[in-house]
Amino acid sequence: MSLANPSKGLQRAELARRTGANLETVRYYEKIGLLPPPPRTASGYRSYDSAHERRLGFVLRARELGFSLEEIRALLGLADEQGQPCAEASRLASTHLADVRAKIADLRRMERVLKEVVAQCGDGTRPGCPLIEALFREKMVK
Amino acid sequence: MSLANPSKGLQRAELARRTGANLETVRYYEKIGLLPPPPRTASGYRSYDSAHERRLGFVLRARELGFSLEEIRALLGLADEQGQPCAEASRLASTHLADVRAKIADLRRMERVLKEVVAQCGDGTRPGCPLIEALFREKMVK
DNA sequence: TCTGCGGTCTGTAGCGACTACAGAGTCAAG
DNA sequence: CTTGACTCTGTAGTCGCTACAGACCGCAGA
Repeated sequence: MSLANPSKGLQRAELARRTGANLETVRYYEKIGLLPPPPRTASGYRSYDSAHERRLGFVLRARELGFSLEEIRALLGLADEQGQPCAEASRLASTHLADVRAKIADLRRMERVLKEVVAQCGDGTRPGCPLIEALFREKMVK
Repeated sequence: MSLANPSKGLQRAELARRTGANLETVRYYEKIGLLPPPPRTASGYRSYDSAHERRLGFVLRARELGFSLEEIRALLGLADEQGQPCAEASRLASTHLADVRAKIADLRRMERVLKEVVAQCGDGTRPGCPLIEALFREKMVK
């Protein structure tokens, strides 16, 4: 088992372990161009350094905020630029924030209706199942 | 254009139009067994009746509540049963409600962090971009 | 030195829930 | 009889992974 070797670069599993990424995800991100292809050992093993670790960390943290991989690609592009990328980054984040809020609103509508039907099923005083009958009958949301 | 013909059954496009489903989705739901295969005309066209319309409506309304197709399949199974499916339906809905609430909680965490970084980018008093630097630096959520 | 076990490599298929297309057939109006 | 809109089938593409299969590689123990 070759563990952390600071002078010789990290193997894929070690990079995954350090960042918390799934092993296969590392390769996937390279394939779609989110991570640069690392140098290889003589026998073809990938050899990562701390710059890769930093970049992969960036991707994973952006993902935690719900950014799509295309948005993350754009953010990485901004991070690589000189100049003042803040306006564009802020625009990206604002758009994404609006998406997140829209999703929350959708889910809240679902939550409200589900809570109602569960409550109606709970009391069990009706003949049929209120949930099933409501699904046959009504538009549920909005 | 063959429109609504109550005696002869609905074509696929008319069923889609009435229920609001996408044309291809109708065929997809049949393929995966959510809708029963309708009878065909001599030339092979699907011919739907009001029972199909009712069932497709059920599926679409359940989908609006965020149920997965497997959950919807289970709900349809319960709807087809005799007996008292309400306990099981209520269990399904409660589980799904918990999922929805968990998603809302995730999204709210994202919303909170995004709001913060957008605000920091907005004032523009820092040298680098606060969003990009935060993504390189910190665990964003939780 | 041999053997075995774990790592790594590649390409590919599968997930869920559609959506879109190509290429062929059908039907009705003008 | 032609034209255009509909339908049919099967298949591929979407997103973001995840999980194989089958082949190498590298190191420790016997």
